[in-house]
Amino acid sequence: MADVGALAGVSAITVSRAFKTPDKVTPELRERIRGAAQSLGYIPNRAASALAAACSMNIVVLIPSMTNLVFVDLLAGIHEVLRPRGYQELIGVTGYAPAEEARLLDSYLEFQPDGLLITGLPGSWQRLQALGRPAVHMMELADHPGSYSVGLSQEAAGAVLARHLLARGYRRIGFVAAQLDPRTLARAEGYRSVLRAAGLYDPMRELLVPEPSSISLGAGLLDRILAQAPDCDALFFCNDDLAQGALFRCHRRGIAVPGDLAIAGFNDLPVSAWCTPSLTTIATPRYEIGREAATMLLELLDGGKPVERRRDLGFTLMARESS
Amino acid sequence: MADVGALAGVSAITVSRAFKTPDKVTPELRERIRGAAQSLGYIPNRAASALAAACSMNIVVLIPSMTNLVFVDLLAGIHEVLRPRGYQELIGVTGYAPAEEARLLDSYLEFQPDGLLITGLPGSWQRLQALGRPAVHMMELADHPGSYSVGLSQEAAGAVLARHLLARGYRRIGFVAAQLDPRTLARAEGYRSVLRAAGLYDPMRELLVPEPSSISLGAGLLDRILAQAPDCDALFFCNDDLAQGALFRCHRRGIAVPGDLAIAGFNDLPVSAWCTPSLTTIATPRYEIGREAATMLLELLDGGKPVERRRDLGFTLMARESS
DNA sequence: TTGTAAGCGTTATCAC
DNA sequence: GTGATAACGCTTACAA
Repeated sequence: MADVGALAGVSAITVSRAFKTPDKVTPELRERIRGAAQSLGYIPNRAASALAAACSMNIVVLIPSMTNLVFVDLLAGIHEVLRPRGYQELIGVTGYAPAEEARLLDSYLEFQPDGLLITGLPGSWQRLQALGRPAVHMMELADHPGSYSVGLSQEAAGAVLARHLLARGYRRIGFVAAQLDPRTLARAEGYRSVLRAAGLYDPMRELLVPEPSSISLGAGLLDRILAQAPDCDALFFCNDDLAQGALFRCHRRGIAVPGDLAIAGFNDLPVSAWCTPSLTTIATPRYEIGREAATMLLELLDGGKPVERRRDLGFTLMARESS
Repeated sequence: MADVGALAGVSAITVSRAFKTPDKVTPELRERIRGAAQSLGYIPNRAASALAAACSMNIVVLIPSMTNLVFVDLLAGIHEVLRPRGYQELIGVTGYAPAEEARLLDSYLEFQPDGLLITGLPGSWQRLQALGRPAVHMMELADHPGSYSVGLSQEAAGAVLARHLLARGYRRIGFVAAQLDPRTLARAEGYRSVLRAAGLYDPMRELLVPEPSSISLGAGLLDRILAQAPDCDALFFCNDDLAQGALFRCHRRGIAVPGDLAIAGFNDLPVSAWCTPSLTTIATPRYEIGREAATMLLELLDGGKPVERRRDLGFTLMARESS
C-alpha cells in the first residue's frame, strides 16, 4: 500500500481511503491511485484489513449437507445477497450431527465472523447468544425470544400433505423417514396430528430410520414399510430422495403408482416433476429463504432491528400424478 | 492471548507456542495454558495469525457450479483432505463463465490463499503462474508445462462410450450437449473421432446448445434432436441430467428405451442407476479427484515436488439397460 | 524451555 | 481532503 502511495505521490492511508471510502478522496487522485495499484499489481490484504478494522467481512454459514440440493439452493440465495456487499461466506457442513455443528462453530469462530447463518435451531443456542454476534436461523421458524429466523413451518407443511392424501381418498397412509433431523420430525408431527384428527393414525404405518437419506435407501425402505404394513394405500416420504427411490422400486416390483399405492415426497427436487408418474410433494422456497435470511443478517450488521424476527415464507403443495 | 498468558502465569508467546507447536512447551505448562484459555473463552484470531505468519491457511477452490453433484462430490473429497490439516476452503462458483472466473480469482486473492484448486484449465493461466502460489487443476489433465493436474481424459471417456454404443449394434448415434464447457467439448471430440473412424459420423446427428444443463432442458433437447435427425437409434448426452430428462420425455412420448432409441449419459449421478430403464453412463471418480488434488496441493505447500504432475484417475463405463 | 522486541499490512483517531 | 501515529493480535527472529 505504501508502494502504491509512493507511485501515486500520496501516503498509504490515502490509498486505503481511495479503496474503502472513495468519496473521501478527490476523484482525480482516486484515479491516479487506482492506476498505480493496477500497474503494481497491488492486491489488498484482507487479513490486515480485518485486524485493523475489527471487521472480517466473513459470514459463517452452517448447513447439514451439501449433497442435498435443498441446501445448495439455500447457499445460492445467500450468496446472491452477500457477495455484492463484499462479504465472504465460510461454509460449514455439519452432516446433521449436533456435535459436529458445535465443533465447526468453534473452529469457524477463529475467523472472527461478523455474522452467522445457521440451518435450524442448534443446540448451541446459549453459546451463540453469548457470542454477541448477529445470527439468523434458516429453514425453520424459531420460538426462542431474541432469535431471528427465516423459514417455514415444517409441521404445517407435513399436515398439508397429509390432508391432501386424505382428500384424494387414501385412508391407510404411512409415513417413512430417514435422517431424523428436527425438520423431519416436525413433518412427522404434522402428519400424525392430521391422521389422529381423522381417526386414521396407526403407528404400524410409520417407519423412521436414522441413516442418511438417499435414493437407494428409499428403495429399501419401500420394501420394509410394505413388509411391515402391507395394507398401506399411500406413503408420505419425508423427502424427495426417499420418495424417488420408492417410486423407482415400485416400477421394478410392478406396483402401480398411484393405482396400488400413492407416493408423496417433500422439497420438490428437479427430478420429481419429470419422473413417471410425476411426484406429489411440497415445494419449499429455500432460495428465497437464503436471500431473506442474508438480507435480515445484513440489516442486523448495519445496526438495524428487523421488524419481523420470524419470517414465514411458506410452502406450496405440488399435487401431481403419484397421488 | 496476553490475558490467557497472565492467567497461566506465562507470556503471550508461550500461549502461541502451546497452540501452534505444542512440543516446544512443557506438557504440564501446556495443560495449564489450555485450561486458562478454556476458562477465559479464548478464541484465536486467524487474521492476526495470517498477518504475522504470512500464511493464511486459506485454499481457494474454483468450481463451475454447485447445483451439479459432480462438483459437490469434488468439494467433499477436497474437504476430507484439507480440513484435518486446518486449511479453510474458500469456494468460488464461476457459473462456467471464464470472465467470472477471472473476477473471482482476483477477489479471492485478497485472502492471500496459500494455494489454489481449480476446475479445468482456466484462461487465466498466465496470471496463475505469475502468482507464484501452488495450484492444482482438477477434472481434466493439463498439458501445460509446469502445471499440476488430477483428473481424467474426457475425450477418452467420450470415445469409450461411443465405442460401447457401436458394440451394442447402434449405427446412427447422435450426440447432444449443453453448457459447452471444455470438458463437454472434449467428450464431443471423443465421440466424433470414434464415429468418424467407423465411417458413421453425421453432423446432422449432433446438437450443441449453450444453455445450462438441466433435466427439463434434456427433455426439450430430445424433441429437438429427433426433429432434426429422426433416424437416430442411439443418443449420447453429454451428462446425466440431460440424459435423464430425455429418458423421462421418452416415457411420455411412448418411445421405448432402448428398443426404439438407446440413451446414454455421463457422470453417473445417483438417479441414473435407479430410474427405469437404468441409464448407461460413464462413472467419474470426482470424489477421488478431489482427494488426490488436495493431497497433491498439500505436498506442494510442504515444499515437495509431486512425482506425477498429471494424475490420471480414469473412469468406468456403466453399461446399463438404456443401451 | 521460556521471554523480549519488532513487525506483519491495514485502518481509527486525531491533526493539519 | 490529506497525513502522522498508534494500534489490531499474533508470530518470527533472537536472546536468556
